[in-house]
Amino acid sequence: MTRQRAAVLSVVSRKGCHYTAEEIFTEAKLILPTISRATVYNSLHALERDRLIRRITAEDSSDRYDSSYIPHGHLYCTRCAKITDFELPSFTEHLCAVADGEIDSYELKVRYICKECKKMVETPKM
Amino acid sequence: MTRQRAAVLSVVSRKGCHYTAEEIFTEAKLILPTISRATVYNSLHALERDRLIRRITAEDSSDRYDSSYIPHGHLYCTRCAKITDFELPSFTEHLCAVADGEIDSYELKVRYICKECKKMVETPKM
DNA sequence: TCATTTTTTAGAATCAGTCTAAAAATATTA
DNA sequence: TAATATTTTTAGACTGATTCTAAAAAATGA
Repeated sequence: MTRQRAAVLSVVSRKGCHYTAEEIFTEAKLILPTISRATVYNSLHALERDRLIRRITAEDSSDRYDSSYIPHGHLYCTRCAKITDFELPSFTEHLCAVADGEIDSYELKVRYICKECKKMVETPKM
Repeated sequence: MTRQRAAVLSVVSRKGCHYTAEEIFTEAKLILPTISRATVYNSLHALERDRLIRRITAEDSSDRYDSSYIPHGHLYCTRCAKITDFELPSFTEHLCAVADGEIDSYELKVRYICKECKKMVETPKM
């Protein structure tokens, strides 16, 4: 665990955040001004390999990172792009039976329209 | 629904396949030799917008497409990269409560090592 | 038909992510 | 500690998936 990796981990670990690699790079530079983009990518891969963070994919272009590798769900608002974590009922056993193999981890992706966006879309006068 | 979109849809609809855009382009050219890459991307976006196909993201670089928009699970083997569909127990109601918003669709991504790969990895003599 | 709109095409452009090779840091061994 | 080996970092070039652009073609509709 180098200083660079620690910096990257500290950024990703911020509560409730799901940053892109570019955002992590920007934030990490505030901690270690000389850190390079390649090191951010290297660190993200190493941290993911070591199960300290998890890569997730939103519907847009770039990958994002989550501070927890523990299986959980993500709500993706299709209007404002906000990502929210939520706890999953544990169905590891059920999945093991379905998968007929060794489960590493899982994630439930839910596309939805969040409460705020739904409110905005509602047009009571029409 | 143009000829091009129909061709793209027919390729994506092949049973059990989870093609990349490039693979879809290759296959679509066998049906309509003059079809262009941009049209394949346009068509994929239009078909996804109209809920006829679903975009999924494996762990590797490029997006893939699934012939069904109906919520279901995907098993991603981390060794051989094979993707397998599986049915999900319906928890739409539970999700609606959790999400506090309007659910569009959902997908359960499971990272695992499939039976065949696990067999290969096992080294009984050690 | 004529005008309007949508779609397609080919190729250029973009952008996220990877690769490279040299420099720096770290670990190892004598 | 000095010498050596290994790992990591850095900057920038490179790659490859996807998007953009502008002109041509096709579809729509008055």
